[in-house]
Amino acid sequence: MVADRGAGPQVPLSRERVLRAAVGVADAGGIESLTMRNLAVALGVEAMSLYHHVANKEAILDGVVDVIMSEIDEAVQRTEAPPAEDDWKTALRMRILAAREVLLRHPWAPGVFETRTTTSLAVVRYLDAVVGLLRAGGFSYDLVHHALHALGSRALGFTQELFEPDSNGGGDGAATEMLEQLAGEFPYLVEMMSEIAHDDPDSTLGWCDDQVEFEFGLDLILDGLEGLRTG
Amino acid sequence: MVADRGAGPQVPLSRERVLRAAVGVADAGGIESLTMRNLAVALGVEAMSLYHHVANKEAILDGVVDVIMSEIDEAVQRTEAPPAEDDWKTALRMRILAAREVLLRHPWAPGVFETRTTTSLAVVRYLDAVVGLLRAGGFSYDLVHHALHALGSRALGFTQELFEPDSNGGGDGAATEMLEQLAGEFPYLVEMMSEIAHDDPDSTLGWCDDQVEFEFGLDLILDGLEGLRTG
DNA sequence: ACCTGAACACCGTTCAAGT
DNA sequence: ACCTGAACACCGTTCAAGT
Repeated sequence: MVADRGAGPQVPLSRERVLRAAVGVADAGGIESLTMRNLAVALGVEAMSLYHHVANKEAILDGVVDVIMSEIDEAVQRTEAPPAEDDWKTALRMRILAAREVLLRHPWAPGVFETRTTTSLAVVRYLDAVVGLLRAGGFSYDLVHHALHALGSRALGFTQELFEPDSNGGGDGAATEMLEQLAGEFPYLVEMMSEIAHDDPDSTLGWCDDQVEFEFGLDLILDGLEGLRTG
Repeated sequence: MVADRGAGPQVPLSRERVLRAAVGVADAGGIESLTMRNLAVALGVEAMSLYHHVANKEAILDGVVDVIMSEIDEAVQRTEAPPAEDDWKTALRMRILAAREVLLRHPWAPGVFETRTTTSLAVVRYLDAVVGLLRAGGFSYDLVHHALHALGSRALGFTQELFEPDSNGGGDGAATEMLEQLAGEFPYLVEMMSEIAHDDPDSTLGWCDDQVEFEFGLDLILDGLEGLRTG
């Protein structure tokens, strides 16, 4: 993320370098820190120099998606999944979880994916591979199509949760007290949380393992699709 | 959306009026048109006057979520769903589809929901009702918890698609030609699209009915949950 | 050809001043 | 008390000028 500070025009600027630096800036300071001026200083250059290699900021965000997608492609490549002909479910599951691992390293990336209006060719390529995988698994094109919609962003390893990734693992007394106050207004949620915390004494309030929950939802969909495929 | 142009301080400003106007501005011009200055002119007032009724723009976005949620609550109220004790699936399904109808009237709203870091109390209230509904349907709290995560934003009626809502219903020759060019790089997707278009000659390329696909994914999850409930 | 500095048209927001 | 105008610190971006 520090990039070649002071390196100046030693290594000439390029679209490639700009995009990689953009990913680095977002990784280090979050997506709101990715401004043209910020990106320029990370590259040891003036903000206006960027415009010689990318059309504008939108183009940078488009390019950033491509960088992340190529990282996902590499991760998928390293995966030792069974051929889809033998076990489409495991093959797809491993692909999606590999993609998810990459996105967990770039937590700001899903938000950027969502803002892109024209879908990146790299994403289309990824989905084409998913379609091929499902076809090899014996799906009709009609069911493949439904499957893509049912998976939505889950095909790339992320979902939109309605609660933030509540890293309130502390389970301190203040939170518990607040919970009791809230019990009047949200009786079911509070009871649910207390019962789950009781079942799993290790996690007092940090009762949401995102990975476990992601896989639960994913398997629910994959199992449902398998039922429709064979049914 | 025009609001009381020129009404000036006739009707005094209030948090309520500010938030309702904000929804109107976003409905009319998209979320990027919702700026403090724009909102002010819609209210016939100076931009700085807004700060007497809301802390800042973040507070406006928080409030906008509450306005949308109350609209959803009203829509849910009008729904004639069966009691969850009799048929939890239909009850939840109708609730979610009612929420979705509201969000379809405010297409920018899901994007705002996603940016809120602290979850709105109105959303929590909504989810509490969902939990109560599932409990009445015979779910264990453990399964309810999994269900909330599996549904994610689908509980509120929206999903993140990887393709934009491709309103390219025209099916004009240019698109078809481009498709053939793309067939080399995306063989499976292109074959899928052409086969589906063939199955359903009415929709040449506008082969994605978002509502149908949303319900397909929703039912896949709801059916899966029903299996786990009774299994 | 690539990079730069100053400038422009926007943001959200602060502050002191009006009534 | 509520509203205002000018100003500030940021954006992305244009343009003419440097090398």
